[in-house]
Amino acid sequence: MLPRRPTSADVAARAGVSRTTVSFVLNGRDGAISPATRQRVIDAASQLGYHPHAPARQLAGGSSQTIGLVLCQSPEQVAGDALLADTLRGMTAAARLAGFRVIVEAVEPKGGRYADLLRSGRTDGLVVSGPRVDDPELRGIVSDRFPVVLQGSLPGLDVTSVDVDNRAGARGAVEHLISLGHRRIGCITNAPLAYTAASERLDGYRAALREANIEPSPDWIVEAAFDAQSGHRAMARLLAAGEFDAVFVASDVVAFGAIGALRAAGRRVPDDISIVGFDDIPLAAFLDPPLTTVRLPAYELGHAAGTALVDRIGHPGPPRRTLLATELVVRSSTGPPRSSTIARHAH
Amino acid sequence: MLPRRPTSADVAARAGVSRTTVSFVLNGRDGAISPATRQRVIDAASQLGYHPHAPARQLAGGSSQTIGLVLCQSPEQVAGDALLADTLRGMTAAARLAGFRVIVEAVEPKGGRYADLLRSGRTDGLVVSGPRVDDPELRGIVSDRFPVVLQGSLPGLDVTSVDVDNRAGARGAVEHLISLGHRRIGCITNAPLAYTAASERLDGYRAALREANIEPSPDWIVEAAFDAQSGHRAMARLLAAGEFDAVFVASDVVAFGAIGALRAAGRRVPDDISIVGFDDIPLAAFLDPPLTTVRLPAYELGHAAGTALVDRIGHPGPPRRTLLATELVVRSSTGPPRSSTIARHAH
DNA sequence: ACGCGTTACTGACGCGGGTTAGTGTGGAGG
DNA sequence: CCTCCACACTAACCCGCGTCAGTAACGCGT
Repeated sequence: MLPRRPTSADVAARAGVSRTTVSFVLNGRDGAISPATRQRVIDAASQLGYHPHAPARQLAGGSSQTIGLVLCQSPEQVAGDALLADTLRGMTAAARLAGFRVIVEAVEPKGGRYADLLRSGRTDGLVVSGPRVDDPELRGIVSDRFPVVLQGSLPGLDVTSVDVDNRAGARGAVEHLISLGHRRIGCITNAPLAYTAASERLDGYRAALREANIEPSPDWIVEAAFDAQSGHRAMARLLAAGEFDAVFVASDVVAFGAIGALRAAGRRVPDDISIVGFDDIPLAAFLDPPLTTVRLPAYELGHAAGTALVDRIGHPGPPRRTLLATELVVRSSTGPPRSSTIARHAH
Repeated sequence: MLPRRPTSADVAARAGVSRTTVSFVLNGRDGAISPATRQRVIDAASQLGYHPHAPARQLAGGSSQTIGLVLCQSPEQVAGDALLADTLRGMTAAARLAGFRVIVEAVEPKGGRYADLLRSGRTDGLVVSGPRVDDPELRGIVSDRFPVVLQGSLPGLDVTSVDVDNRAGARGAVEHLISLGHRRIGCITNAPLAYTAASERLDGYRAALREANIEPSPDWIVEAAFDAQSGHRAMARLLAAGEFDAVFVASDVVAFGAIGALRAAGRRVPDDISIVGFDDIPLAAFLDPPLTTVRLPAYELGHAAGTALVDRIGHPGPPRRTLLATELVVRSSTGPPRSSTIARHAH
């Protein structure tokens, strides 16, 4: 049998001091400890391979040095979320800076329980990603003043949140299409409109058209849902609804499917129709044609959420809302409309 | 100020019993508790909104009910890992079945520290994903008998591991090419060969060729590294090395880049050259052409790793090695070689 | 009336470490 | 020589909960 893990008492015995002294040395309260003693303690600890017992420390000290990431996403969403890995990386990096770890909890969008993470003291705070408006748990923990950061946004709930500026991003994408000369511009959403990100992006699309005095008919807008399959179907419906110069697809993954549908219908991108995506997933640049899209700073998003949460745990304060900027990445899936191409050739 | 969180003593007082009784009721040791008392305790707990303090429970009981997932991956790898989300989902699901949570720790491949998660008692076990052969931490925690499950495999280390059968999967993919009539079959690896998954897949490729009495020249094999960009470069090198009927690309993401290079060189897939990928990422079916690939059961992999670890925490035993089967998914990026097509036309 | 289980509960200790209120010692100042 | 204080350290309590070893009350057989 292995010797049981060493405790601070073992270190104390070995160094010939009290447990209190060990605690002082190892936690930097060295003010009153002589250098010689301090060194003895440090040596003893390292010889024994001493690691403080996190739960005991938490019990005594109160903080778990852990934050939770709650993913309120259905399986299809998670699988399709090409940026989750990056967001997670950003969040763990931010957490580590403050000495925190990250617990990940994937819950079903409805009825998933996660508040226990907080109430049981396993985590000091939570980043909640993509909750529904009617999330029952969220209101409870917010009104109990637990530190929570929303990744995404939820109208009508006054919580600290971090999100990307979906509206401005979408608007920029559509303005790009308009500036190329397109007028009949369709829109395929990234998700049902109950998801705020989806409705915000749609909003940006509408704003850009309005500004250009273009009135979109209702059948210019089709809802898709997360995966390429749904994008394929959505584009098929759009094609059935009429002719388009361009389509703004509010998700690269969905755009993959949409472009597949165009290919199947014999339309060429961008010669016959221009496509702008959203997210800039790693493969967007390698699609045929390379996809013009709106870059969503996934790592930064995770990092910002983690930082905001850790910050909030340290010094509670009023809710703050952070919006990260997106960036339009122009590749080859957008170009001038066919008519203007012809005009240019005729010229 | 909010009232502080209720403790089991508060519940005991409210129910008019001792703390011990509360503990017995709430932990199912009801054998000696009368139904009336038991109900009083349960009511009191729910009225107070009592949640046991996890760290205190762990300190008393010994188990953290938490497992760790350690990702030994560089940023590019993580970003490119389209299946990570699914694997993570599988692992958290497996953990939840046993009442465990999951802490995720992303560490740099070299020098990243994660053993502290175990030594500090924050987790009861670790799933280590993709460590290097020379990982310094791993040997330590293994020889200290901590419960560890390797996701992937590491020759020469006797640890419980869960992996996909890379060799058989690659072999099946190449056999598929051979059965179509291809002979000159190149290979682009998914990663440097220091990664066992990469060398195993290469092994499978070699085995299939050997069985068909094909001797690959060294310049049929080119190393890539995780992302599409590297696949693009690798394919360019392959094209410079000679003509090929087909190429086995040991990663779908890399294959995306490789196909891009073929397109740039004016070769058509599968008419001029067939391509088989590996992983079956969600977008593989939506590539142009839809990619024939080897399905890697990501969710199941995570689930198996989680289950194996939890199992091992419960009842330690000798290391076990689990290999999950892959499945060849034939789509449209593979077809008969040009010569045979011509032959068929001539016929 | 007494012993002897059961039944239904409780007292007290321990998990490992943070922390507060001390304790003893030596040296400087008066 | 005594006082006083900074110095270097320690005893003891606390965090919240699990759990073992009781204990009191009660019923039953003789």
